[in-house]
Amino acid sequence: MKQGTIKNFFGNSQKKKEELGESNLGSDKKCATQSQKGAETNGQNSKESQQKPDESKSQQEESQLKEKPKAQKRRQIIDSSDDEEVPSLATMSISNKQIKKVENENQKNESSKSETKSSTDSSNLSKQILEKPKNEDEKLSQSSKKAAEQQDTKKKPTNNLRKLLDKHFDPIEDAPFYKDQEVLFGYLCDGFERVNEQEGKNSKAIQIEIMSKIFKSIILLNPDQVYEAYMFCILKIAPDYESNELGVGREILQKAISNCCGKSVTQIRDSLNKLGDLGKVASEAKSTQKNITNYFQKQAKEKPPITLNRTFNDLKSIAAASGKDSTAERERIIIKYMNEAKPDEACYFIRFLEQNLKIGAAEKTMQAALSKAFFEIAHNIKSNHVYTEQQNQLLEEFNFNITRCLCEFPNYYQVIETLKQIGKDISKLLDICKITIGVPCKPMLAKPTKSIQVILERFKDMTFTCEYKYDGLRGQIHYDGKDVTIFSRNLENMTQMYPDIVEFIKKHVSQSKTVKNFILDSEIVAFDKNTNKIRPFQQLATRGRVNVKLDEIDIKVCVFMFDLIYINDQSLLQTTLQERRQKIQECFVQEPGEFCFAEHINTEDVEQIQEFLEKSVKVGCEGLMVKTLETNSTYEPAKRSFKWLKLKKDYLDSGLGDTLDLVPIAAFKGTGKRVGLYGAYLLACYNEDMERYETICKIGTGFSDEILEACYKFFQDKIIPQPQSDYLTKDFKADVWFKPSVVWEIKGADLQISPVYTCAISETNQEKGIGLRFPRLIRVRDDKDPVDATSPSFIYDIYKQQAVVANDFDDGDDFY
DNA sequence: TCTGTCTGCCCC
DNA sequence: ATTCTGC
DNA sequence: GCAGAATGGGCAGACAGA
Repeated sequence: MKQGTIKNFFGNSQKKKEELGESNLGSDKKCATQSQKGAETNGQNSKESQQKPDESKSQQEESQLKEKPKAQKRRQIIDSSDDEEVPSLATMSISNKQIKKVENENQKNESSKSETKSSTDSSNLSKQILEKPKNEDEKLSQSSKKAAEQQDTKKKPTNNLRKLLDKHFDPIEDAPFYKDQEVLFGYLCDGFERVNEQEGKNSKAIQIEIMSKIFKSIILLNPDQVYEAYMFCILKIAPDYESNELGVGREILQKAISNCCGKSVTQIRDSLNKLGDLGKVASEAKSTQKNITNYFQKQAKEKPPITLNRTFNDLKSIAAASGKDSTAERERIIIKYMNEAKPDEACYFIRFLEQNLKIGAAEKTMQAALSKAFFEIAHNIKSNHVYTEQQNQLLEEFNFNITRCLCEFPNYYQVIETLKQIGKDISKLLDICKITIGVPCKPMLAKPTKSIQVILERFKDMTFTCEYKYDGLRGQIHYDGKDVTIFSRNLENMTQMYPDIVEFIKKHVSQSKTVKNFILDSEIVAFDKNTNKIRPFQQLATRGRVNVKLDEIDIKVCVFMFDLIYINDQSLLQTTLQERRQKIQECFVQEPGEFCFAEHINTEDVEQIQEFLEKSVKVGCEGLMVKTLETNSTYEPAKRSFKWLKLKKDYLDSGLGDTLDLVPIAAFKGTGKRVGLYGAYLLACYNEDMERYETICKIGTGFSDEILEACYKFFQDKIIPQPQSDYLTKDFKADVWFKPSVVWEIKGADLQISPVYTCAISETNQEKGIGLRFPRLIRVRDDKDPVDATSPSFIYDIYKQQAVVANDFDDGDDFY
């Protein structure tokens, strides 16, 4: 059976109705009556669909006239392509819904929200439709048809869960909904469940295949909702730069779940410790609860299945809640949703709120699946098709382009809309979805490197450069000739945090005749202009985040520019670092203490690098960034996301390093794959003079699976009911406390003043102790007793020796 | 108005 | 942020 | 080597409740 163009689709849909009815009757006798009903209603719909082409063509023309903005956008796209040759999804989809999509997001939300509301309040509409006698087929009026479109999601029998794994899966036939009907959220959940089952070789490919099938169904049946579906899969409700926080964390979720299933929060916690994940807790609560409450509910009325639209809108409402009682409002939405959801649906709703799908597939996999879906539709390839060499290559190109666009221009909505338009011609995607001032580009990241030798090997036969790695906040600074926007590493708009930088740029660049606009990549660092020294990261972090006033800034910053990715309407993404660096130096003038080029040297000499590394640490940096200059040095976040290397002092295996010997005195139960074990431990140093243990950090990384389990077992007979009287803590809550029993060797990057830990508290200022930044386990030490652990005074000495702290002491300005 | 708790595709 | 693991 | 999933410290901001 063919698919992939609209003609084929409608051709299919004619055949489909009979086949579907038959197969369902045959396959599942239990549901015979239901299936029959389903099949019949099906028939209605298919007939409708058949009629649609004529009708909706005119509708389409009409609304295209109405909808100027979108029409324009589309024209841009289509203008540059030859409409005839490339069958685009736009021409494929005859649905008037697609045009409806033009409404802006807010409007759309409002309307669909109210739709969902009315539908959940009473299932009258769907009942009506379900109970409609079949002889009314032909009489279906315009209005009830509309209603069917909006609400009727029930008709298609949904007991085809395994179809997603079926070799002969058909994205149209095997989706649990019909053309133009609401996408059922359960369909996505089924997909997640199947994805989660995959392991072993080829599992990634199968995961991608499964999700691509779902995306194909949605693209073909209800293209409006591809965006929502994809966004759900990557756990977002809006692009990153439109900061849309959910405001729901573990505590609220636990409360909501307990409220929903009539258990105490303590019971929920127990359940969480047993199951390892709140999603599972919710789904288990649902399925056990079913026996009692749901039974009667079912008798009373068949609940309409939950749609993707409703799910997504609920999530948006949760994020939108603010002000007084917003927490209660969020809770209310969650509880209501959970009450109506099936176990799987509740599970994934909760997991979305936890921002973790836990199915072994995350954004990269989802994106590959989306690419595959669009590719197969554009190229008319069936699911599970074994690709030819050439098809493989084409898919790779497809995927590469999509990845690249999503990195340069992470406006998911527009990328998906554009994909619908361009069909096969993937090269057109980058014409539209390209780096744009005002839209953050995903930043290049660096990979930790253990030694200079490793760097030399990695970059042999290439020229490379070393830069200081400043300890500050990443800042991607956009200037469009008028406004300045600053984005964080995670593409969050942080402009409000830096009015001083905004002012500086406006002031200096407006005078420049050579710079019209730009995007530059930098590290923003707390800086003391008087002493010309870098200040600790911790001080930078005390800056306000929103609505910072110029005259209230007490922590001054310096911008250290290290890359330029766009200048004067021209993208530099494809140029070499050498060229980009040259451009920076041409275009920008340094202003000491405010706006500087990142310190760098170009050398391949080990000793010089070593020296440079030490110098960087001495002035308060974290270490070095090492980057190729010519070969393979373009700014391409898409190709390899960790093309740069970072070299920090604490990475180095050589030398004694600054490791600490610490004693685990408490632990926290693990979640996810660490369920049943301890996920993290509380560590303390030993104060010989005072004969007490002083806390310094928790630790949860550096354990191999084996060691993690061994540690759990080791501590089973070391558990004590209360913290010992010689444990100095600040009202610290832990799941279990231990006798001091063992010493662990711990590495960290920095020591810093801590509001919660007590290490060296009597030597600091009696209120705040010292904490360890980036702690990780190196090894278990059998040769030391707990009382031999590192002492607080030793730790305090190291703390004082740290460059940035010393800088501050020099200044006589004891910040804390 | 003050204080404590929770949250963050937080920032690192 | 760091680290480990499966592929 | 990548992608995913465990986990760290500590800050401001938002909100709930006293």
